[in-house]
Amino acid sequence: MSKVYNPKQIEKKWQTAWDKAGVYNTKNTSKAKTYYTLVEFPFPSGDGLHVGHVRSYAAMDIVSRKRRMQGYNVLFPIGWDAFGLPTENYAIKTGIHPAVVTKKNTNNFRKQMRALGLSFDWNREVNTSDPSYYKWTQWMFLQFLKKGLAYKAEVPINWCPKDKIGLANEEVVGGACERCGTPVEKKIKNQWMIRITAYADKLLAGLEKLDFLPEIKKQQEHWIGRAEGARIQFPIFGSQSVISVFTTRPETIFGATYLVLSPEHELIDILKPQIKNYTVVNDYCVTVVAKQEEDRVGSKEKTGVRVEGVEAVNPATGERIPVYVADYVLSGYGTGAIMAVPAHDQRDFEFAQKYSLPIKIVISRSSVENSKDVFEGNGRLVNSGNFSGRDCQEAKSDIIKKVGGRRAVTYKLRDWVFSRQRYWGEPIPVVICGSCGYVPVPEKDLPVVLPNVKDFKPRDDGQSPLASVATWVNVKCPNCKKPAHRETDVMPNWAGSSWYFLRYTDPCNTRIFADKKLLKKFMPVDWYNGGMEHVTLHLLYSRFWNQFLYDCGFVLAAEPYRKRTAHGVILAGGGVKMSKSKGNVINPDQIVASHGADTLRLYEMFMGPFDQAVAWDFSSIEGVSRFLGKVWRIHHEKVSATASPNRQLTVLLHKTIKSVSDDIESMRFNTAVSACMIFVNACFDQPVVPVSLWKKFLLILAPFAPHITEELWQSFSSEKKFSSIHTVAWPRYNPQFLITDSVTIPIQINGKMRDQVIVPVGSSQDHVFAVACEREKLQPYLRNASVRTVIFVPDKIMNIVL
RNA sequence: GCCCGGGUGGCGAAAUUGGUAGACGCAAGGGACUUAAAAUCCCUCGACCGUAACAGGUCAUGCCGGUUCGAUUCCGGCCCCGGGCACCA
Repeated sequence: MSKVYNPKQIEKKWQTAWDKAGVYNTKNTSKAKTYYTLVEFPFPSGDGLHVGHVRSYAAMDIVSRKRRMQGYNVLFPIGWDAFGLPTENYAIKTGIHPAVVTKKNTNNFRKQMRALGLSFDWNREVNTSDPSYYKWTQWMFLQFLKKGLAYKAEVPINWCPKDKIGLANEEVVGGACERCGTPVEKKIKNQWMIRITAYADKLLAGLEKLDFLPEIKKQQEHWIGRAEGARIQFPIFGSQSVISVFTTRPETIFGATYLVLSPEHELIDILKPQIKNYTVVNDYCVTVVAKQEEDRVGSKEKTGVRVEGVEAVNPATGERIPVYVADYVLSGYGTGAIMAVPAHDQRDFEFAQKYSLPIKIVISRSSVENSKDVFEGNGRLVNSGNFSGRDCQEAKSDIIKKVGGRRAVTYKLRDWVFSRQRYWGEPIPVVICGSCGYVPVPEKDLPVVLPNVKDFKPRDDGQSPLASVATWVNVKCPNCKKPAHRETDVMPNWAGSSWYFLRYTDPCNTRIFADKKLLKKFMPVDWYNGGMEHVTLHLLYSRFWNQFLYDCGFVLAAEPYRKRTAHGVILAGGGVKMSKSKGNVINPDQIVASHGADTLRLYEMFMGPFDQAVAWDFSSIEGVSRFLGKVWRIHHEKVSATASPNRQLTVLLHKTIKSVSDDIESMRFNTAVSACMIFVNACFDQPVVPVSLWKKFLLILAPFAPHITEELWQSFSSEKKFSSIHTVAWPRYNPQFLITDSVTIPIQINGKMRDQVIVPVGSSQDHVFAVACEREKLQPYLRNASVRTVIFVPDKIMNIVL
């Protein structure tokens, strides 16, 4: 055995040995308690694995390894979120088929992950672009269709003119395409939609019981955006039509001095004959609607025009009030129309000032504030007819009743645009028939396999390249057998990732997406870690998808994830984002080659708090590398079977076992590593280290540094049959060793630490005080002074107040 | 603008229900070993005052104030950085 730690000589060897022995394989039939640890499966990009992946994967690998050692039957799977635009764009550029690129990239990712010693069960690998997988994604789409949750609608979509693709709201960042940065345009398209809004309440309510980080819950709540208020109808004077508004402040209706319609509002066309300045209004609407998304966000100055010839009646006051169209009212939220209460809403106030509209105060301020501010708070009603004098919150219900409104709830969450006019995705399994309309592909005919094409470029008419594959497109209607054609839209890449955690439980099943027995055994996921960037999209979609399958009776748990945590991003040196264009991306392969996988893993755990952003620092890697070198040396130079037990070291070991055990559970990996370092430093100072202590230490280090600990562990074994350290029981600490018989108590004088005394554990205040009074160091303070009080916390601290 | 995080030595950071601020690691400086270097080992390492050297003292956890015997920790107000949402009625 080498005297010097050389990871290259050991890491490959043990990776192969673990594989051969199936150390990390999950057992479907085991009677042991199960534990399901999940990491977000990667999109297999050509760039390979990123050090950011390693942070999350290594952390959950540590948790998984600890659970295995604790006796659990652990499911820790991995796969590939393989559909998606980057691969398709690469295909367009190079002409290489996305499936070929995907194959190459997944091979690379797999190799990289194995080199890191991640304990995935490779028998359960899934790939969303594999027909045997997406068969079930398509099947689930048909279930949505069956339940009326998938539907087709003419919707204004966010259109990226460069990628020639419709984007979901979630894929638009600051008015630009999330992928290429091109400003998006609005385009009306016939799209498949999924009615996620039907689950808004369930998604919100379900959060309560889940062990998600508070900030994750907050973000989801915010995204769902539930708002309680009322719908109130304002009759149009001299017309049958009404304008329905949604408001969260119905109690301010006496102050509603005008109404505003969004530029897309349907009433503008309906009321056309009545509108005196229709051309002006219409022109305004057309310009605003055509304007790009980016112009509609931000605190831009509000614009609008009055709809002349149309007046609404305020149902509370009976007064006639003007109607405007304005760009500050959104068509997609509430009813697309508002009652404007300029005295008590900042936006309405700004608009009213600009267009000289009346501002009527209906809530009196409780305190004297700057009168220039719009008062958006609560208080006593004024100028509100019979309601004047009452508390606005208390009167709310009565006011809604009086004006004939009804309580209503509105969400910010929108339905999910599920169509993509692209190639590299799951074909939507629908046939369009001239006589039968949209006909689902019969389940027995699934999967609808993505045909092989040569030209991946989206067509200029905005259709998917699939539309050009005549032999694939033209089919008989499954219903009436007349000539028909296939839907050529494909699904967004959020589809396959919305249920992958279910497939892992039973990845090879051809009868159903997963057997119920296995779902029952493994689901829900016990601990899911991933990036904060997926908290509103993937995490919400997959919760919805699972809840839907639950309502259909296909899965047994409504919520897919019991616990969700998130890791901080890894930045390049200097705290800037890693990006290819800046050339500051760190490839894990290079660290594995120079320092070994164990060092890389340990470094990423040690570099800072797990949930916070941290900057890469090459020189700090040396620290953990040296630490492992010390472990190696102690093992070979100091560990001895004949060394007598050392009380001090034993106590420290048990302390270390406790802190490492606890720290893993709360993801304080950085302090776990530092606890290991403290123990190793202590061993290093000893002439000999008893083997019994050392073995226990190797066990707690094993999840962090699986290769070196395996190598050292095997040196104790004389058996021929390989028995991995990673299958040995997790050591327990003995609380007896954590109790010491004496304790150091800091003595403070007036709150400042002046001295320390060593006393037996449990010493009384009197005893500690007596000892303190003897101390020479304290004499200058205690002499010529009278003690006012003594604060004493047993075994902790004494503060003498003079 | 709103909602989350965060701000501690030269740097990454510890401090688990208010109780010794800076564990652990990096960098730096000094020394040992070496023909030399690397590697390794030992020592020093918040700032300032002080001392021949010890000792000792003062100030320090973004800023201002409060509660407390005692505050990095709790409360109020502000500044800065990161993330999310953004005219959501």
